[in-house]
Amino acid sequence: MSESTARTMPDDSRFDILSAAAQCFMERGYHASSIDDVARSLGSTKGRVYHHFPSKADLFAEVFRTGMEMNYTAIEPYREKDIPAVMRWRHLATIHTGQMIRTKPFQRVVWEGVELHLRGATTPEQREVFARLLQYRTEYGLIFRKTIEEARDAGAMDFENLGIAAELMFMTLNSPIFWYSPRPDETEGDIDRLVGQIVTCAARGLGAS
Amino acid sequence: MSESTARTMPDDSRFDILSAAAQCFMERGYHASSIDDVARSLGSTKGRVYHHFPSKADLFAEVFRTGMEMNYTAIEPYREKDIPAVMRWRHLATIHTGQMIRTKPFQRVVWEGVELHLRGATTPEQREVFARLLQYRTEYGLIFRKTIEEARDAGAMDFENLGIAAELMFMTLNSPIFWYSPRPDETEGDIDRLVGQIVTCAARGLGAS
DNA sequence: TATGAACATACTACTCGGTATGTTGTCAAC
DNA sequence: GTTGACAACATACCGAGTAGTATGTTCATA
Repeated sequence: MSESTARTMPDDSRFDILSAAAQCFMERGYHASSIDDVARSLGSTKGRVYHHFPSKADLFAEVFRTGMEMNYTAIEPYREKDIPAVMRWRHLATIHTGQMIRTKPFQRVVWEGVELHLRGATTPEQREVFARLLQYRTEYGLIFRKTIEEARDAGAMDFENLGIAAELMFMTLNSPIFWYSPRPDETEGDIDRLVGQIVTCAARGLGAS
Repeated sequence: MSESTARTMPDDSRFDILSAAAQCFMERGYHASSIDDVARSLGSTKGRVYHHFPSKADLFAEVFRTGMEMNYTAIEPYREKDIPAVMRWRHLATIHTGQMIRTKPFQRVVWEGVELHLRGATTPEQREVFARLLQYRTEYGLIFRKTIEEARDAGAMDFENLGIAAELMFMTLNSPIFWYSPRPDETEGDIDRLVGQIVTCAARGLGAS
């Protein structure tokens, strides 16, 4: 596969659309983003987008799924690691927060997807697609939830209500999707330190010793 | 002012519109909410809304301002209280979190207002209005920010970066606007306990002793 | 009775999701 | 090397929804 042909591969074109859509949805939100906006940011027209995705909702859903898949892939090596739950949580949380920063446009779409679903997305047919994606995300959340539960049972964490604790924890870890923006001279080390502060804050909130 | 006339007072009618708008904006978001939606939820028509508010953006801005004013009024008694900063913070945080729960629709609009501004609201004229509201909110945030700074200087809190710490703190305290929903048999005591958990989590995150 | 506030009704202009159709380049078969 | 077929778009268009306006209507009050 040569360089030149790779540029015109359909899968690459598809991913370019997904990235542009993620950027648009992040910047303007779902409803305020038009397909024309996405196409324009690609230097293309609607025809290209609708050639690869049947509808705006499907495009959004695919960005959502892609974001979630990135997260699953990233935490995979640490999911079942045989170490104390607190330490496992710290690994998972660190990876997760890094994802929020490094793939922010996609993660922002995941967030908005949850919001849209909790309201009432669109057609009943679309709702089914969304429900499956939300399940996908719920399962992801359960990984973290079970880990902090295990840590509490082991006496390494201390909180009152598991559901609330998990909610607050995710809120903290996810927060960079709202306020983080990359700086020109920023290094990977800077990001790692930022992640460290966030994870430490969340750990304290969970009563980690 | 009798009961019957009070119902038809313009100020009351205006506030009814604001409340309905807050509810709609919370449920569907700004762009997905139409003026007709707001009017329909009032059992009225567009004419009523446009008689009191010049545009959709102005209506949204007024909901924003009302929400912020509620917060300022609520924390006022504790702003300058002559007690240790940590304790003052705990009071402020408790009031603030209570506001998030009890006036959720308005607070959700405040949140979306910040988001819309960070993107690029509408006309340059509207942007000026928004900028002033955002300043209003920034000043509110500074009250908390200065308090935790004072607490850290007094050795009662411990965190690395002030800006990040404030960001994470607000994220935790504000979070109920996303996941809280009232239960039928819920008492004021239940809400107070919920607030307590949230504030405790935030306090720990800030390294409060 | 007349005047204006507080709406309701009817209408316009415009955006945007979606579709139908046209165009271009590539590649395989003959 | 010509042709047919198909992928990957671009272009043109339609219909629905919606912000905003212009005008009509009611009703209290001066």
